Amino acid sequence: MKTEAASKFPPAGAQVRLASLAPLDKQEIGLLTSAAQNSRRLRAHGEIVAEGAPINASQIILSGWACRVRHFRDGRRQILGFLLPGDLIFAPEVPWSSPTTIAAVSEVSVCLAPEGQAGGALAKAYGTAAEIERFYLYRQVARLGRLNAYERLVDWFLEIHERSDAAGLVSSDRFPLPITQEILADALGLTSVHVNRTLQSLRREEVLELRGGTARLTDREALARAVEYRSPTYR
Amino acid sequence: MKTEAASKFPPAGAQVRLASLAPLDKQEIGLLTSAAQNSRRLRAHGEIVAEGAPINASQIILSGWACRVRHFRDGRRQILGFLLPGDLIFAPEVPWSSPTTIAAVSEVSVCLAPEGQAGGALAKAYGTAAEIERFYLYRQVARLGRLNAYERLVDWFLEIHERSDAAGLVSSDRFPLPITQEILADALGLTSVHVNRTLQSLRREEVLELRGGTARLTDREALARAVEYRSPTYR
DNA sequence: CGCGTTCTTGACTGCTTTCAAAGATGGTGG
DNA sequence: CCACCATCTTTGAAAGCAGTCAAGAACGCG
Repeated sequence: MKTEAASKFPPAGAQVRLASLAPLDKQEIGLLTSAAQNSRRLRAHGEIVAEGAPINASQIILSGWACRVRHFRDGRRQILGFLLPGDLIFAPEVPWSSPTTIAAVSEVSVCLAPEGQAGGALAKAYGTAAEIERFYLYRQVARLGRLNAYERLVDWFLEIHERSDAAGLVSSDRFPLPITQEILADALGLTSVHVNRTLQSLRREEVLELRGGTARLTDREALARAVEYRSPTYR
Repeated sequence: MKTEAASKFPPAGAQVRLASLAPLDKQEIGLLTSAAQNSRRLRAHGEIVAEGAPINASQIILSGWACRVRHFRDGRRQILGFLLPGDLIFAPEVPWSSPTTIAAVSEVSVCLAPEGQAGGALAKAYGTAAEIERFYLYRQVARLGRLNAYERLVDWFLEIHERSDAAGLVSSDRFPLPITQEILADALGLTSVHVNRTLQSLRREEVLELRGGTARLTDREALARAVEYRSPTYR
């Protein structure tokens, strides 16, 4: 409910990301900026959308990381995907309830997504964002189904680098990683113990630098080749 | 390119499924029927959409099974999801190319999806189908990430029963299963050997009947409880 | 009836999990 | 400034689920 979010906007975050998807005009940027004035802040672990709750309006992640997650009775849980600044929680076109819980992973601020008028750049940015989200969801399936622990980590880091970059969060090749190894494990279908061991081997091989919540990939080219990483096609 | 598909329509298949999603009127059913007149037939393994190819128009699976699949250079492949009769291949709202290959699993016939006019039941059926597809995609992630082989099979069979039922393909509790164990393995992130062994234990426990490409689940209630199976919420 | 594909089976390997406990780390209050 | 606590990371040993390799049986089709 505060204005703080707006001041955090440029040069990193949601606006950078959305502007990268379509050439927004001044008015559209104004809409985004004023929507951000009225943001909601959640602490880590806070619930943004409950499973089964109706979603009447689209929302934008302004800062922080959120995730879609499914919980099992026995305590297992699977993170279906992460939401980074500039990502949207889309309201469905037909009345529908959220198929999953959406929760804050780090401290998060969100706001309502201003309506883009049909044919406008904002609407185009939203549409493109939706396609990209689907692309990453397919990637997540392939990751879990066919890659081993080592490859999953590499593939995931490449994706996160790419997405952080789109949000202007990468600086001198480093990007923030506001999650614990346990959360990463829940996203990659592994145990935190095994994530820990695999991260260590990545560091030992000097493929990854990781300290104090900041990450850096040493040689993305080589890694991308190793796991056949593909970027979503923009066109 | 033939009319045969139309004759295969009622009472099973695409039309049944779409009509289950919204109360289609006579005219809309007419549109579907005539669209089906002009269908394309593919043999098993035929490519319906190539990865990276533009998708200019939506298509409907009329009969048979298709799948979204990603191939790796080393021969591994992951099936991201199956497309059953009545499922759609959606053209994106913004110009975009297909993020994955879509291939026929069994012999398949597809046709162009007639445009539903905004606000009409057909458009609503499409929108609902899109939401349901997303729901199943999330399910697939959770399945691969957090269920063991036994649970994956059970969860998958429950989904396929549900979807076959929506297409009117279930009769006296039995439904067709036009795929090999190897394809199932590629969908569930397992090896065909392990799928085979797990199927055997399902049969041994009399949870599943499976012969001649037809399946039957003995006690869906109990199975659904065991894997916390949830249906997409229709509302 | 013959051949290619699919299904089964066995033995062995190994990646990942499980269980437990010992270090770090960071924030908080005295 | 430091003790203290909760959270997170790291390590070790042992067990288990799923993969690999190889070969034989069964099935379906022409």
